[in-house]
Amino acid sequence: MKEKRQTIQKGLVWEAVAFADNHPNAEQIYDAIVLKHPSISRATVYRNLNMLVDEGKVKRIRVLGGPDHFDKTLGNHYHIQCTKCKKVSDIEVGDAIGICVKNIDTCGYVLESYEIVFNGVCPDCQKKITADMQ
Amino acid sequence: MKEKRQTIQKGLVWEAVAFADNHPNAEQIYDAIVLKHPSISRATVYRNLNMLVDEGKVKRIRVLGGPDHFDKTLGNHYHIQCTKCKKVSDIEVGDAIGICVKNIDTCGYVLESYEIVFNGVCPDCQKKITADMQ
DNA sequence: TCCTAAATGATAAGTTTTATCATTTAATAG
DNA sequence: CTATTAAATGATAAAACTTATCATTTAGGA
Repeated sequence: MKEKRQTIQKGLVWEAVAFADNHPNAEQIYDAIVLKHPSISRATVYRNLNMLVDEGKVKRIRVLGGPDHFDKTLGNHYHIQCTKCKKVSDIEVGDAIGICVKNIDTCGYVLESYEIVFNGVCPDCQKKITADMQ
Repeated sequence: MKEKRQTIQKGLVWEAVAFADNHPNAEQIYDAIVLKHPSISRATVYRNLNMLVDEGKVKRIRVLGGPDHFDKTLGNHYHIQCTKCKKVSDIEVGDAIGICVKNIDTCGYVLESYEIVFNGVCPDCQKKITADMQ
């Protein structure tokens, strides 16, 4: 019962996340797969990403005001998004924030989770800005 | 030059945020205004909210996977959203997190901002859950 | 009161994602 | 090695939120 079938599409979606050097969004994953498997549907990409997230095989990165990105690295870590090119990168935070969060007053709420979304300008875009100025 | 006109619609949008006891989203603001001013357009509500945010008269609260909410309280503070009813409330965090953030390794990015989105279950929804269980 | 550009209202369209449904297909049973 | 059947797919519509477009209205100064 409750059979989960292994399809080639699901394999392709997982590979696209696992072998990406960045943290792609659904559209970028679709673009990568459609080159080798032109019949794949966007709906299938979204469906399989949701399945893989539910199964814990892929991590969803939510950002503010843009599409979700997906990450092969499963452990708890943080991300920063470039405000220029929208690229998402890993960021080193340590466990200081987790400790801070333990001490907040939740005003009667039962705290379930929190997400921190950092924004900044990536090295590539800094270079572009410097080049454009001269 | 560059005249900014005071319209009744802009006044109504500001009032709807300023006199709300919660942190309403654009749709809730529209719903509140349309009762007294039925001809107002949703586009006008969105436009004026953007203007008021740009002018610093209203604060935008971004949440993950849902519409923006708006806040009359301008100072830097944090919010928690109920995962059941989607209500947004203020939360007391202190300045501990700000201090933590100063020490992170941004991996080459120039850090511009960060937002922390807390999620939990509000007191009202906790009561409902307890009531449903018995 | 007149002028004019800013603001409005109606609506189309953009963006991201999910829902629907007929068709295909993976995996199991025979 | 088929036949079966429900899960998965592909195509597409639609939902949710927000912005863009544009003809019309209007605020506020001349």
